[in-house]
Amino acid sequence: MTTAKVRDQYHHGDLEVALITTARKFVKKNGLESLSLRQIAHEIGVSPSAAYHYFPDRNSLLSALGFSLFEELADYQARELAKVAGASTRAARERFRILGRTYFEWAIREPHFFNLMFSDFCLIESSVEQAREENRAYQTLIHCLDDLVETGSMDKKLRASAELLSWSVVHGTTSLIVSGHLDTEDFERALDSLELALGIRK
Amino acid sequence: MTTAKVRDQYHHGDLEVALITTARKFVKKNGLESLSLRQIAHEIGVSPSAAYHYFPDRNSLLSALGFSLFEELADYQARELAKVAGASTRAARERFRILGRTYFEWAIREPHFFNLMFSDFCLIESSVEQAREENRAYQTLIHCLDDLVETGSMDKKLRASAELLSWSVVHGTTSLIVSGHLDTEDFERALDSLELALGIRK
DNA sequence: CCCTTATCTGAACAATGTACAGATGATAGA
DNA sequence: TCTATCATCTGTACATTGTTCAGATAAGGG
Repeated sequence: MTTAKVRDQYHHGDLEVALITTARKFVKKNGLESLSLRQIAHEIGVSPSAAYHYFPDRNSLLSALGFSLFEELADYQARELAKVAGASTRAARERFRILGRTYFEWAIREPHFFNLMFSDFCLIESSVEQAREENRAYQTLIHCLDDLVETGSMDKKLRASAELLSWSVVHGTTSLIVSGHLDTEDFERALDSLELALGIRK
Repeated sequence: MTTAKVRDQYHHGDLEVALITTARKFVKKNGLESLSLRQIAHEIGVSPSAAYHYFPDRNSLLSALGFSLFEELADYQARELAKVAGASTRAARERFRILGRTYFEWAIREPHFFNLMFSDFCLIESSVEQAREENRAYQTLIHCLDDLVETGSMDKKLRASAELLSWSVVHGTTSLIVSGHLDTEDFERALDSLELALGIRK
């Protein structure tokens, strides 16, 4: 409906993003299993073959969608983090928790998105280091932990692999909760005990 | 070939397990996306509709396979754990690490299995508590941590949610490594830092 | 030996992903 | 402004898929 002006034309105008946007809508509702290229094309008002001008196959569309969801998540996290500025201990702690909570809440709100993002379709092909550098949340986490060490509110001995530990706990609990192996409230419990173990909280 | 004697008969004999076994073979090789009921039936030497006498649909077969893989993993872990007996600190530490390592190695060796186990097809429908009680590895983890507290080699303060933290770290790193977000060697690093944070290692 | 019941077949249907030849129209050069 | 080129999209076609259902087959109890 939003593209009604262009819909009737022979050339859609921005079919590539329309494909991803529509795919997003379908995955959001029914997950990836039921996603159909033909349904997407029909919804947009375009022939099924049109998609093949932008994506070699169905999997590529799902990949593109998946990677765009990583961007979406990072944007959401950045927006929430922007609410807490400063490098004080209190701010750093707050940012640390927000980083985890936004990750978790995003996954709970859209479990189908989360599943796609960590499915076969979104395997990281680049080097892990490169992926980490492009990962805005990871960079924020590093700064966050550095702040906590500098303000003396975290054990220096644990700093070396604190980001690895934190990321794993947040992703691990989230994944286990989404798949039904843990309860929703276990996430805050895990965050608490992570902070305790890292010496961030007494 | 192994069932050649029965293959030619009208009645297969044990079609239900044959379906799961063959599905296992296909998923192992190509993942869940490409799994086809018809291919499975053809491989077994049976008509495509025959499967519907045992599973209402394709998803149910995948579910059954997925849950059987949890059993397989638990068996593997039990076998490895059996090699280290006793409740000494040293033994408890060893068991703690084996628990994590077997989980990780299983996933690395068969990433397609791991993906299926934590996909939409294997959502836990029962209560989380019940699932935890039936989870042999989880029970072992609890005993393991209890031993570590009793022998005085772990901070009591951290005991309360140590199993939640441990499970999350192990599952989290595994999941992130399988999906390419972390390097393989990050797993041991994470285990080290987990033991450090829990006070198991100095 | 028959009859019930579980098990499997065969044909059919709609939907899917994908390939390819051709239609369409935007755009740059004359 | 006309025209030729090129990206973009259509239409048709094909193999494959999941699923349904009426009927064939055989196993086992009376």
